[in-house]
Amino acid sequence: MAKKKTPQPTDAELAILSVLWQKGPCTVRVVNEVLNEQKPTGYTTTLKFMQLMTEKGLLRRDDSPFAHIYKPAVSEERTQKQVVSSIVDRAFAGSAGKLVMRALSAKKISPEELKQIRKMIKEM
Amino acid sequence: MAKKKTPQPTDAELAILSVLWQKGPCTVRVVNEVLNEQKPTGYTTTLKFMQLMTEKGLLRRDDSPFAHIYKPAVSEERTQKQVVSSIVDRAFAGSAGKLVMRALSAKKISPEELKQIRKMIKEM
DNA sequence: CAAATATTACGATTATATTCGTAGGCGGCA
DNA sequence: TGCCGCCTACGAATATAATCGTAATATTTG
Repeated sequence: MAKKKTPQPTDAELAILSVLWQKGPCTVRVVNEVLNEQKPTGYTTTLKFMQLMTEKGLLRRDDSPFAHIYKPAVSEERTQKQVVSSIVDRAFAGSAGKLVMRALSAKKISPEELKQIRKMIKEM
Repeated sequence: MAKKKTPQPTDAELAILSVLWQKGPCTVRVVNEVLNEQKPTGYTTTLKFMQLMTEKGLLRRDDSPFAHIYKPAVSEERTQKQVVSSIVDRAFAGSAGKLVMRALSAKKISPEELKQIRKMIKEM
């Protein structure tokens, strides 16, 4: 019996996971409201995604009295690593170092984070 | 007259661009052969993509005697920055620092690259 | 030149991702 | 109790990405 591994989330799915990682377990309504801050999305659209994601094993559902509560079934860390890996392979010829350097030059990074990063490197 | 900006390449398109960035201008045949090292892909599939990409402005085509020669119309740097940006927004809540740290812990990075990275940070 | 081979153009198909409408269920409340 | 608002289930429409077959065109070679 093979352990079915959870698939790589799509963009829309990642958006939903982000909300749940950020805010903890939520109802569809809440997730939808957050998504709407970025991009108008119909309530049933969000609902549908969350149902599919539950089937795929990306979310867990708590069947509570009034409205279902959903929470991530995959960790932020694991998922982000997956995402990074796939991007490194697809766009950076397998070199994570190249990606890091691109990221450093593409976006502003706070001094605090820079400090953390430097520390991480020192420890390697 | 608006300058149409080139769209974000899809995964398959990125694979093709990577080959061209790596090897310089190539024929469809050559690109297809390289792609096949990773994943079986029909010749006409690759051809079709490269035609579409030319229309979209991602590739430039040199109409040479025997077989057309294609080359990237977008730079590796610009495209990688685009990719990084979009991933940071979609999966890292806008924080490039988080992405960098994930990348550092997700994949092995050569000592040389680490050195370069450290240097980059020092200069910021 | 003519047959064999390679290359291109194009349309169609399949797969996957995204979006939404509508129907039905359930609790609260006038 | 019966209507109202909120929720879920489900099917279907639309959009986008990826794949390939076939026919037309060009090139090489015997």
